[in-house]
Amino acid sequence: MPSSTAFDTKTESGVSAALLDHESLCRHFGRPRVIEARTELDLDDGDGKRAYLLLEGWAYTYKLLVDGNRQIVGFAIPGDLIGIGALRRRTDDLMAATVTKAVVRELTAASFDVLFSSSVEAGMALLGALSHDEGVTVEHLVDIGRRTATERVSHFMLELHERLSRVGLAEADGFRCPLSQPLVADALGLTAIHLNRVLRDLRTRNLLVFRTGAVHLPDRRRLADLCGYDPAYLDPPDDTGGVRTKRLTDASRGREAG
Amino acid sequence: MPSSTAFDTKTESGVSAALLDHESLCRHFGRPRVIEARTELDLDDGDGKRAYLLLEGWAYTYKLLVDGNRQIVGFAIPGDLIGIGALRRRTDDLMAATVTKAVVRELTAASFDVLFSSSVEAGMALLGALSHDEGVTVEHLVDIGRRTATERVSHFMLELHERLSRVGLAEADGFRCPLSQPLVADALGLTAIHLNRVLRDLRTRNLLVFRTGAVHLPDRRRLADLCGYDPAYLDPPDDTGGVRTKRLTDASRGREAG
DNA sequence: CGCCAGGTTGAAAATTGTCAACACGTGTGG
DNA sequence: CCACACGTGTTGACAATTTTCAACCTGGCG
Repeated sequence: MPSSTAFDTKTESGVSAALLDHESLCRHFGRPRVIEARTELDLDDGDGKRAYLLLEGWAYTYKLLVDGNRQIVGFAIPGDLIGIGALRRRTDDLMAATVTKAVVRELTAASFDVLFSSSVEAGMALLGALSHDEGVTVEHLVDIGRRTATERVSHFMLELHERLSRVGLAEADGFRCPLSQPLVADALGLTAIHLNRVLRDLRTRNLLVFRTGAVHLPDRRRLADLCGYDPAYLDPPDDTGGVRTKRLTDASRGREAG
Repeated sequence: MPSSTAFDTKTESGVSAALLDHESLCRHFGRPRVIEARTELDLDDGDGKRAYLLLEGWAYTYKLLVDGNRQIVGFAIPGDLIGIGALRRRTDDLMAATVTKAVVRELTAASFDVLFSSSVEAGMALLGALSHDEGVTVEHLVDIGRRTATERVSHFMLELHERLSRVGLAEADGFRCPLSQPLVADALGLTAIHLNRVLRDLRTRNLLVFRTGAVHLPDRRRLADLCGYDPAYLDPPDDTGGVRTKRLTDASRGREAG
């Protein structure tokens, strides 16, 4: 088994924790710890909040509703920080759990403060991670709020592909994916049943093949068209100089187009 | 008209920018500027990103979809920072606009960096604002993802009430609200028409009366029951000694309870 | 006055959820 | 070894929610 390939790659491409140097990692984070699949990650053990750096495996953050349903807020892949946002919110019922067996390093609230204060760079790195997180969450919000089920699923998978690519965990035409249909459904605000139908449809049209363990994307281009996918919201690892759109000086959209 | 009452109150209760001292505000933020109702706030003028501190009035952030629809990401009320999250994301098509006439102070990306680096406290304040923002966005996500239209509307209004209360802009049984139905609909992922019907229903049941200019909440308690509202995700202004809720020590709901 | 955005309502259509059932693979205990 | 439970994936039929289309009313404003 490769022990930390994924994370090393991540360190180079630099999205979340990548901006933290090795020393910071060793000094402020707990030692790597193996967590079984399908187990809770404690973000708040009554004593204090904590976050996790995910080195290997998949995890997710979620919220429970009174009726027993849950909404998955986001999936974490190697290199992601889990729960940094909630770290500084006193009361927050955010929860997290692993999907697969995983390797994590813990970051307590106290350590976070120390790390944050230790240098401007460290502070910026943490801020950057939080900012990145928010960007993903916002796009997720748009996904759920204003897209049809088919668009949602497509968009979601393209986004996942993009993120995985950045850490070297995807091929050009797909990626290994341990998510079950119920998990994806809870993330996208759909029933597992309805998701299943949407997946069948996409499979039939040969746009996206989701089978247990892997996702195959025969034609990303066509899929992106279908759902209006635009990867811009994900930070490019470095800089590319921005192409700007900027129409619509007016408040609302649509009307008075001509 | 009171000129800065709202913001002063906010400064005391302290949610977003409140953690910044007066001097930081003067040194790093632009001078107060009046913006007309229904006008764009430029988060990115090709030259660089910028954020805004909202002193008076209402505004919102949103994203445009290819089909011309939009998803409102969140509403900003006096004291809120607009666009801090996007400040550090190179390509991000987040946009913002005012609802009412508003007073803002600009914060350029450069000033942000300077301010952030100026002291640990300032850095923490900005991080806190971002963290708070993310919390609100996450709750918004849950709202849209796993609640019925009626629940969404109720939950949204209770949340708004809570936020406004913290800055002294709400009464116990309601608040002044300049939002139009189309705006609320775009925030909640509903059609304006369907929202209208939901509002009628809530009005009939005397749970929530939304009329242009104001929202009346005759029975917050009953409304909260209806939608499973729990204000915990909003940071208590200062510290109240946490009445932490913390049930659910267990993993996911149901399985392996023992 | 006429325009326009917002609010309101009805009726029909589309999307999505619920209920019920069955197939499959895995792991456990008899 | 087999029976059985369990989570996942799958499908059909039906019900509920939400959208679409099409009006009409209202008040502000040039």
